[in-house]
Amino acid sequence: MLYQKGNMFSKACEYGIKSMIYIQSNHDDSRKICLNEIAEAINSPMAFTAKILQQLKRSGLLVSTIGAKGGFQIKNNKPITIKEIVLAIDGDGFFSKCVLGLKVCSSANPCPAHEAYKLIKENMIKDLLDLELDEFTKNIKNKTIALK
Amino acid sequence: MLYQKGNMFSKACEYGIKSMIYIQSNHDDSRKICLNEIAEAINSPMAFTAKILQQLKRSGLLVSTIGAKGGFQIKNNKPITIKEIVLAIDGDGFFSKCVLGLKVCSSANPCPAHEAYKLIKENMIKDLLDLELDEFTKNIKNKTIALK
DNA sequence: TATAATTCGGACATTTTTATCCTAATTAAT
DNA sequence: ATTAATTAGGATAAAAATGTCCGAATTATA
Ligand code: SF4
Ligand code: SF4
Repeated sequence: MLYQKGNMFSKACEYGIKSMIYIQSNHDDSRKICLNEIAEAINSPMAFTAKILQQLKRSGLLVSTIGAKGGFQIKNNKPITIKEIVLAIDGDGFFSKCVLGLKVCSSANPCPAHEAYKLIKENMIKDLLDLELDEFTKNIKNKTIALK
Repeated sequence: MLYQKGNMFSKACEYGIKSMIYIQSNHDDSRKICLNEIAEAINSPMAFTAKILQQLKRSGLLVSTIGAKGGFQIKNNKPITIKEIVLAIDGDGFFSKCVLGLKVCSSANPCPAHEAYKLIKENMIKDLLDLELDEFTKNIKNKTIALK
């Protein structure tokens, strides 16, 4: 093995996803959720996580309040999908690029993987990326998944 | 967008896949296929491609002969799958890691994506990664896909 | 035998991604 | 008013991935 890759999403994106799941899971109108708590909860480097939260803010998924007792909240408490987070952090490469890095393929001139891969991608989006954060919340509460 | 990611496989791996497709497509018992030709054909940096070919050799997918008229060939002319190339270059992260970077999931304690993702992954492997190189050869010959 | 074509590997350089540090601004609470 | 908790963002550092350079070894062929 030459390098250790094979991650569909960047580390930044994973932290983003986990942060959002954490924030959603711990939503409480009476308080904001602060960076420190988030980074601790998902076991991520704090300053790096800060950048990611800023990006999620810029993308309109989060809002924040500054100062003591400040922190982050999901904007308007709106349902958010994994896909929105991926787009905010990694951009649309995942959705637009050829997995194999090939060129000049289309439905008219398909590569052998074309039809199969199109379906795989559609399913991946439907069954994984279109999932909303709150679908993960109960699993966090059950402890059937963990963020760190 | 924070970074430009969203590649399932590393660049090295893409070059590896394309190199292998090229070598397979241009197989001819009377000659070897040299680095220069490969890098040109797939539009990849030559010295970098050299490293990748060495790795594919070490993994037992290629053989090479040194010196003038030397070059690379697929070991024993054996059919090779995309998966074998991915494993040789990127290791098994793609097959073993959680897409979302979560922990503690299992069939008994599944995350909301568990069943769906398991299926997606199985299909991805079956329909994309288990494809053999020679399935791509005809598409190269038809020019329905291109390596650069 | 000399030359050109080629693989092989080490060292180095660049770019991208990940991570840390530090200072300023803001706000709640004392 | 002061202090502590907090976001915000710039600068920098470290690590990983990608890419380049070079010299040594090997082999076909002129
Ligand atoms: S169909 Fe084939 S060539 Fe086209 S994007 Fe998918 S893997 Fe790449
Ligand atoms: S089932 Fe969920 S937690 Fe488990 S590997 Fe898949 S995405 Fe990750």
